[in-house]
Amino acid sequence: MKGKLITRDTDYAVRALCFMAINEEEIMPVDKLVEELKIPRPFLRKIMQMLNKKGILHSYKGKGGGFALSVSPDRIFLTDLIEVFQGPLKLNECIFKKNICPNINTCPLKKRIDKIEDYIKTQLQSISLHSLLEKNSKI
Amino acid sequence: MKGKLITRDTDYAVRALCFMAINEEEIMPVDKLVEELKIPRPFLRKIMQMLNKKGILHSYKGKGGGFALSVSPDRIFLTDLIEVFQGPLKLNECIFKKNICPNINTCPLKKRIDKIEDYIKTQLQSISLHSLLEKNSKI
DNA sequence: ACTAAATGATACTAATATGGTATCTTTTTA
DNA sequence: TAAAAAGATACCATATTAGTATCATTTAGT
Ligand code: FES
Ligand code: FES
Repeated sequence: MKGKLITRDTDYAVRALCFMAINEEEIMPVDKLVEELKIPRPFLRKIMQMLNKKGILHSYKGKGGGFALSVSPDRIFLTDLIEVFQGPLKLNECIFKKNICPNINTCPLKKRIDKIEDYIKTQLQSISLHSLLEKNSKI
Repeated sequence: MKGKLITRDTDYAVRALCFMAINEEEIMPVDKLVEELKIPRPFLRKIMQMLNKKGILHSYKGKGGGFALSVSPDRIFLTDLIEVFQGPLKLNECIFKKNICPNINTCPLKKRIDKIEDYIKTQLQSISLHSLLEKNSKI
């Protein structure tokens, strides 16, 4: 199975944000992250811009500029990052496509898949950036 | 999020097998399934051939031929079908790719994602074709 | 034996998603 | 006013998913 719960951009975002959380130098330019984390620069730039747009980072333009966390690491959750890069977590949408499926309300499969999805959401919601740093000082 | 737990071929397989389980006419030609389920014929043929290869169906060649379940519906599970069409269920493989990630053993994120994956597997393992038919006489 | 109706095998194509580049503009500080 | 940053966008490459097309083989019935 190739379908991933967490794609590359989300992954990179986690790593970048973790690094920033550990190294509290306030303003972090992309180039420094690139150097430390070996993530392709243009890709990481796109990612950081996205996180800025979504309010997780704040950006400072011009010389000496860069990015800083605008949310505390214990308030950034994996679901948030997944939503930013992968859209709302939805692993099934009526397994028998809507137009074909007449019994979406009674279908026991739908119910069970929904239950699985709920569990996943709850779990991902409970994983904060902060909780990832605890025993993990260096990524 | 576009990543699906269940892809189209698995989905079609579920529907075809359900239909066959309900209509116990022993030998079911693909054309009949196509007619009933509105699945693209060449695609469904590929799917049925796959299920045959994997031992879930038995095929009868030649005129009057078709497919029949070779396993009882209460012994066919969603995981089985997912494995046939999507390979082994694996939703994360070291979130920070193996070559970059030094701490796969201690990483709390890995542990938590693994736990989620285990839960999903257990749940999907518990969904049998039979259990999908119970209140669901017509797909 | 012949034909029609079925599957087996396999190669090809199209659409979409993912991962990543390239380029040019704007802002800021020294 | 030049260097160092981010902003904005358009583009490209690869992989996966979804589906088609074709031809060969097997079998039942006449
Ligand atoms: S048949 Fe549509 S949700 Fe199950
Ligand atoms: S850092 Fe590799 S599994 Fe978490």
